[in-house]
Amino acid sequence: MNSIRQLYHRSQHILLYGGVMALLIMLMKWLQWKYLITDNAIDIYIGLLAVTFTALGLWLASQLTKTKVRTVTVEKEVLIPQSEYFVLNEEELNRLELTKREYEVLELITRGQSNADIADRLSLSLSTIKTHVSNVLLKMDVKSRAQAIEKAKRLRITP
Amino acid sequence: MNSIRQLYHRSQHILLYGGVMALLIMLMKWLQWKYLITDNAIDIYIGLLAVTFTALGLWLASQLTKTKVRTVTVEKEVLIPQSEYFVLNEEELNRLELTKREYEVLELITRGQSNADIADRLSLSLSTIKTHVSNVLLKMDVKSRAQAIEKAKRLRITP
DNA sequence: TCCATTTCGGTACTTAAGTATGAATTCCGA
DNA sequence: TCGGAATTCATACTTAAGTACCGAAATGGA
Repeated sequence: MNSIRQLYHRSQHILLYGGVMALLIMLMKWLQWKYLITDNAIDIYIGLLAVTFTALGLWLASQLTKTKVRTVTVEKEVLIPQSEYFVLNEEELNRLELTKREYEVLELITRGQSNADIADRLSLSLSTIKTHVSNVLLKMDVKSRAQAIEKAKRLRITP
Repeated sequence: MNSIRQLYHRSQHILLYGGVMALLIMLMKWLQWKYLITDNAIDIYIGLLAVTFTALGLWLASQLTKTKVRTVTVEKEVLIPQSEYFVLNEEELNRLELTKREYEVLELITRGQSNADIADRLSLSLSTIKTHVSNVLLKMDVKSRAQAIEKAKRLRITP
């Protein structure tokens, strides 16, 4: 439907051009016999013709191509798997004021690891992990590791 | 820097056009005296001139404007809030073969609610909730509610 | 070097989570 | 309407989680 409308517009230009060209030729033929054309003025006449029709050609071309000169913005929505989509929300993370260790512990918590698992992973004692976990829960203002997981994922401070 | 290079290219075209135009005019002047031009053939000559230089104008215009005719594709990255982005993974959910109640309980678990909270919400006894939770953990093949939350969110069977 | 913060670890305790088992009731499809 | 599955609830138990309080060691800037 769009291409048909374009074709119509272009046909309009071509018809218009044909009319203008015919008029110009008639005008020049009339001028030829009435005033300008003598044997030694033929060069000027040819030059005039060339410039005129070149200008006409340029104008026609600009009319034909001006619809092509545009910026086409394509919005490309990319579906990315959730795991690869993670973008750290640093603002929220900084607000919690967690220490390095506490954040490490939080990351393991959100992976569903138990305190014993975390102790093994970080080669620390269970009581140390308990201390860290307790501090994390305090700073995150939650009452259980389950809430911590939910909040961490909701605020995107953990993958 | 880019605009300078463009200007250079356009100047090249214009110079080239000037040369071609000069050659054509010389050719036509030569033809004029040697063969074609008689008094009654002047119309044909004018028409030929018009068509030729119009074509030349069209070509020149196309050369000048062809760099403008392009499609600019802009990839727009859209940040989608996680909560609105949730799409239930029915396949994985069906694989678990959870009952209605069990799925209800799982949803509340993934919101960080304790067993007591869930019991209140669903107006059931704590022991009933414990039973449901235990069955959910069994069917999900995890050992704690924390792992259940992590797995549910990873498999996208819960918002 | 000094000092605040972080890190680590312990004990003791309370509470929540999770398991195992049994049983009564309700629901729903054949 | 019959029977298996689902739902509900209870008791008893084990284990993990979480809290409170303590102190020592390491770290890292001013």
